[in-house]
Order: sequence, then C-alpha cells, then structure tokens
Amino acid sequence: MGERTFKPRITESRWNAELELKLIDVWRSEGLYKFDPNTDKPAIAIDTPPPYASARWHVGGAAHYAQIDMVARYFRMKGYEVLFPFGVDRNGLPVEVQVERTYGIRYWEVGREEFERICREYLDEVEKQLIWVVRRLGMSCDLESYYRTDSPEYRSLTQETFIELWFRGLIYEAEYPVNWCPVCRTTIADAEVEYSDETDTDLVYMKFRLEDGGYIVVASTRPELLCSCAAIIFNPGDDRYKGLEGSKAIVPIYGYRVPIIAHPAAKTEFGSGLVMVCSYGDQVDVRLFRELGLKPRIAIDPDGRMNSNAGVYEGFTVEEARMKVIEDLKAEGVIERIERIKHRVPVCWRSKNPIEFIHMREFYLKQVDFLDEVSKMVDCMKFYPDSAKQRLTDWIKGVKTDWPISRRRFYGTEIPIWYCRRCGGANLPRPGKYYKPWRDTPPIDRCVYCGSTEFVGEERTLDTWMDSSISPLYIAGYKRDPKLYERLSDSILRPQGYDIIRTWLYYTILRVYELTGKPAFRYVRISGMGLDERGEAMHKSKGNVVYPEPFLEKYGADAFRFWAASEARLGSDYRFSESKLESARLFLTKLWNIARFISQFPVVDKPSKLKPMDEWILAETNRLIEVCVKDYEELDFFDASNSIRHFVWSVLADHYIEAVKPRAYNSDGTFSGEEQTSAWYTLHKVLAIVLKLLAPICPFITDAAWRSIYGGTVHRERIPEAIPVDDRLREYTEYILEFNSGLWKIKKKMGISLNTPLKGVVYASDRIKPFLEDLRRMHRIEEVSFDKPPTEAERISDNLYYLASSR
RNA sequence: GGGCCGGUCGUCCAGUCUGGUUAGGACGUCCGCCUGACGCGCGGAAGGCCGCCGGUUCGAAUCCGGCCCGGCCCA
Repeated sequence: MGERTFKPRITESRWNAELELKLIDVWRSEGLYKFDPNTDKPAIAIDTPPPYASARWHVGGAAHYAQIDMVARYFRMKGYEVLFPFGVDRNGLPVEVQVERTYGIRYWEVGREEFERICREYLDEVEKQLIWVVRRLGMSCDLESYYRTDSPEYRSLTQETFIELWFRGLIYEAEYPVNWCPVCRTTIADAEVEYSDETDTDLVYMKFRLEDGGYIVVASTRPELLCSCAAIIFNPGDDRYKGLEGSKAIVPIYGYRVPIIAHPAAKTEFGSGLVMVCSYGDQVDVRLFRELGLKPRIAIDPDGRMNSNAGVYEGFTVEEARMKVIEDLKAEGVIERIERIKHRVPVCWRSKNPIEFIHMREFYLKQVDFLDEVSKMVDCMKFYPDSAKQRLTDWIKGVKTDWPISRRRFYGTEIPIWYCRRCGGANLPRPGKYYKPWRDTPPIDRCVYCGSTEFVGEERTLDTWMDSSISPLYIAGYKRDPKLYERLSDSILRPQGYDIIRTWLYYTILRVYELTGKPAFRYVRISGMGLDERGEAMHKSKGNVVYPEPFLEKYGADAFRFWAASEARLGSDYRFSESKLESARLFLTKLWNIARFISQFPVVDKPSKLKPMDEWILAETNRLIEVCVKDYEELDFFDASNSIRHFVWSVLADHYIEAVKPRAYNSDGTFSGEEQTSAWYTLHKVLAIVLKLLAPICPFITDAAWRSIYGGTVHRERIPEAIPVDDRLREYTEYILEFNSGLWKIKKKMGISLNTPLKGVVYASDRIKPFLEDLRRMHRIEEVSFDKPPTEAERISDNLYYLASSR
C-alpha cells in the first residue's frame, strides 16, 4: 500500500451542541417520525403523559420525557410503526390554582367568561416554554399536531363518555361527607388528598363534666369542633374508662349532653384515651358517624368559616375559631393542659391547605362495584419494572367509596346536563358536540320526564382526571377513527411516574374498562422521580427546583439524555448532578473523535479473511448488542447506556483502536492489503453498530456521525443483530487488556513514552498469541516470549514478566 | 401503626434475585505523558472492616432472623 494520507470525513474535533439545532430542523423537514396509519408494520401507541401546562418541567420531568422518547425510538428501530403523540393537560384545578396565584385573583370574583379567558391566555404562554423544551430535547413525537385537553374535540369526547356512562347507570348524584378544600372551594377525590409534613399542633386536654357528677378529660387537636361533638369514645380494652359506658358527658361551652361509647377506633395511648367524635374532624369521624348512626351537625361552611352551629364563633375561620375556643375554655378553667404534638393533616394536593369534611351533593362514578374487574384488567398488562404493579394493586384494594367527579370550579370540562325547570329532571344532550350548559341555549326541545321546555344548565365541571383518564382512547381514535382504533387499541404503552399511579393510571384503567370492557394498556412503564443534587424531591415551596433549559443550552440535549439514561435503573429515583452531565458530554466528545478517526478510512466490503484482533472486537461488540437489546426490551436504558460508554471508551478506544492503528495506516507496508482492509472493515462495522445502539438514547450525535460517514439517517436503521463471529473470542479479552496494561506499566516504570520502542524480552501468556502481530507493533516490542520467564525477569502482573535487555 | 425502597472508596452509584478467585465504575485526589481521533485527552496510582448484631455455609456485600438510620407511600 505504501504511504498514503487519510482525510477524516468528519472535520470538527468537538461535538458541538449547536449542531443539534440543525438536526431538529432536518428531521422535521424529512418527516422522519411521522406516523403512517397505512403500513403493515406492527403498531404501537405511546400514551405520552400530557404535562400540565401550568407547571414548568424540572430536570426530572425533562429526563422522564427523554426516556419516553428513547422507548419510541427503540420501537421504531425494532420495526414498529409508532404513534407518538404529544398532549398538554390544560384542565381543571391545577390550572385554576396556578392562575389564581399568578394573577392574585379568585375565580368567583372575575366572572366565568373572563376567568376562562385568563386561564387560556396564561396556558398559551406557559405552554410555549414547554414545547420549546420538548423540541430542544429532540423528542420524536408529533409536535405539528399536539393535542390539548381543553380543546373542543377533547372536551367533547370527555362529555361523550360521561353521557355514555350516565345512560349505563354508572353515574349517580348523592349527598355524602366529602373531602372539601375550602381554598379551592371544591370537592376533591380521595386520590387527591395528601398528607402534610409533620407539624406542631396543640393537643388540648379538655374537662367534660359528667351528667352524674365528676368529670373526664378528652384530648383533641380540633377544639373548635366542640359544637359538633356527637359522642365520646374510648377503647373497649381501656380499663380506665370501663365504667363510663352508657353515661353522658356535657360538652363545654355549649352545655349539651353526648353519649360515651366503647369503640376500637379510640387508641388507648393517644391523649387521655378519650376521643371526641365530631362532624367532621377527619375520615375516622366520617366513618364513625355512619357506623354509630350519629346525627351530624356541620359546623364549617364551604369557605372554611364556622357557621351558626358554632354559636358565638360564627364567621371565624377554622384557625381563628380554634384559638378563640381555647381562650374561652381557659377562662372557664376547663383546660387541664395543652401538649405540643407532631402530626400530619390531610391536605389538598393542589393548594396544600388542610381539607375539611363537609356534606355536599356531588356526582359519583361507580368504582367500588368494579374493583375485581379492574384488577383483572391490571393482570393483563405487562409492567416495567414488574415490581411497580404492587403500588397499583395496593391502591385498588384500599378503594372504599365511589369517585366524586363533579367540581365546583370554572376551568374544566362542563358536565353536560340541563335540568328541567318544572320537574328538575336531568336532561342530557346528544353526544359528539362540546357543550357549555351554563352558557349555551339548551340543545333539548322537551324534558324527557314532563315535556316542559324550560331548562337551566348545570354549572359544575368535571374532575380533571375525568379528562386525563381517557387519553389513550383519545390518541387511538376512539369514537372518531374506528380503523385507527382497531389497529391501536390493543397495543398501547403507558409511560408515567409512580407518583400518579393512584390517579392517572388507576382512573384510566377504570374508565377504559367501564367504557370498552378491555384493558387500557398492553404495557405500563413506571419510572422513578428526579431528585435534586442532595437527593431530595424538588418542590417550588422548597425552592430546590432545577430547570432544564440552561443545562440543555450548555451541555446539549444528547448529554442531557445520556445522563437521563445512565443515572438510574427504571423505577428507581435519580439525582440531578451537573458533574454527571459534564461527564456525559465528555463521553460524547470521545465518541465523536472515535467516529472522526474511523471516518478517515474507506468504507469497504468484508475481506475474505479477518485478523484475529478484528474478530475479537466483533465478538465483544456482540456482547454489547446482547446487553443493549436485553435492556431495551425491559424499556430501560441504564445498562445499555453504561455498557455502551464502557465498551466505546474502555475497550474499543483504549485497546482495539490503539492496537489496529499501525495496521489501518500501514504506512510502512508491514501489513498486506487484505490485513489493512480487515481493519478498515472492522472499524466501520463496530462504529456503525455503536451508532445504531446509541441512537435511541443520543439521537443527535449518532445521526450527525452517520450522515457524515454513511449517508442517510441512522434513525431509519434497525437495531443490529449479532455479527456472525465466534463469540468464544471474548475469552481472550482479559488477557489482551492485561497485556496492554502491563506494557504501559513497564514503560511508565522505565520513564519512557508509550511510543518508544521497548528493548528486552516480554514474557506473556500464550493466550495473546493470536494477536501477537498487532500487539507487538502497537507497543513496539523487540521480543515477546511465551516460555517460562527466567527468575531474574520482573513480574508485572499474573501473566506478564519483563526482562530488560542486558546489552 | 402498616407497606415498600435504600444504607458499598471523599462524593454519587453498579454488583445482591442465580453465594465463590485481589468488591467494579464515574466524579474528585495524587504522579507521569505533545502517543499520526481526542489535553473536554492518554497512562499509572492511592482510596472501601460492603449500616450493626447473630445465623446458615467449606465460603456471605450477596441467603435467613433481629436491630439502627434515611427516604417514599398508605392509614
């Protein structure tokens, strides 16, 4: 071959994040990720979590969506037609709370039309930021036609499903004690109740006189509810109070009598062991009123203030009333003591304010009757990781009441009902249109019950989850595109975090079962939460939220994505760390330079015979393929990304490339043309496979390299299959690595540079014999012997000895 | 109170299911190096009684029991 100069087809010596921006446009113009409904490929739909437009993504959220994109890209490379839509959730309480906070208004003050307008305007603005991040991340979803859950199309489907379930008798209206958020002024579902962090509270020990003389001490954290006290309970096993059963206590301040009852709900060790049962202090109270048949006396209004039942405390907020009551009890001398205790209170998931339990008339969707069927649906689904299923089944087991679905708010899907002015009967419109009953003229001629023609529209909206829980139906074309729905409905993948298992996942499975009788999903992928650098969950209130935009600009999307893939196993929480982002970027630079190095050699056909060193790296490449495919099949990217990095950097670059450099250049003609071609062929073969394997995780750098060297796009390639080569060659890996490391060590000890020829004899294991020619040239060794090393030879490692030249 | 997850070099994590030669990696630290892809690099090195106690075993980071600590979820 002789002297020859090689020119790399890749010229830039650094991978530059700005190159990503160009590719985003290229992909868009090529329509690379468009879903084609008419192919005969197997199809899959990804039910991408529609993020709340009212909340910016933090790095964990962005990482999650990057992972979902990896799933989509993997399925495409597996030969699937992938429907990968993108939606934005713009409905309901979360939006309203955010808007009220941002503009300092309350929804009832500004009027409904105006409030809707402000919400929509706000959402449009915040949504832009969200879409920017989605695009910048290189997500391969369909951003040209993303959906919004507050669009007339989406809302009309929500209403249509409501109407269908209504006529099937699954929706009813009833008055029960509900979880009520006084700040949001609406009912919320059990799934929307959270518990606060432990906070200090006064546990007030109050003396209650007994009807028959003497007194007892009752401990409570809610003395303001004295006016609604209906009974005092003690644990049946509590010997202190056995004699009290059947006697009556007199409530301080109010002076009326309540029974004393033995009930296991009272904990002997809490407070004095005597507990007052009020309507309602907590869920236990709600249960006890039902069980004991007590008559509730509601003391708290929907706006969180005491009502006339509280007597002189009427008009005070709950907190104010509590302080006043304690003052008055002190004045009466009926407080024995006050203890500071730590406890958790149930709070609204949105406003984080304590909830109250009050009576409200609301619509309910039946769920208690269907729990067994829902469990069966869950059993039909494959969970990734498998262990994530437990949280869902535990939640299903704990469901005790039906789902309250009506909300006394403005910005949500309206409940499509008109009530007859004469008989009050509920009239539902025809499905297929979006209705606003509080505004529209009734689309009904005559009341179905009495024939009257006067109607009044329902004013309430539906729980946000009534919208979200039909997202897989919406994206798959349910009721709108029967052909598409037929093709997709049995192969939908749901990716989401474990934090919304009891809401989004559970409600979706419930709804889809009730509507179609089928499991909503084939696959469910549950990911962990992104935490801050200290390992703590990110909360706006904690001030530790890390936003992705500056990091995307600084390190690029691929580095960010590589971090998202390599940071934690699927299902485990992962920490954000800028230093890991930095090291991800270093890896990309390394990969880029490897590609640049290889790009200087011609892409050639496989020669009739490969050198052993080349077959060895191909065998190692096969191992990498196995690991990656196994990981990808688990919808995980942890092993794949880490193994790719290890292979590329610590095996391919450090050992193989260093070893074949002399042969690939062959500047002095030591090697035959076929031997040189063997190196060229192998370098390109391995590089192409690495680029394909990494393409789902790092779509930018892999495509940029692919386009420069091979033309076309890596994103139309298939996931590689095993190369036909003897995989037993992997057994040599440890010997090759040990040999190289040993030689570097020798030269280090001798204080000579790595390219200085080594005089003397190197005694090595005969396991490296097949690779001797490449390895000798690589290290410029004068002599290698496979004989037993003489005693005066220096031991370098187990299989390597060195005898310096005596000359 | 119930359930789940975790505790491994200075830091962050693999490894634990399927027990077995000197417990891996990344970041950081130290020493050296213009080596025809890369100094955002290359080579070398130091650094860990694998939370604690007991058990099973020839052998335990790994299996079993108990305890301590941290986190999450549920009540």
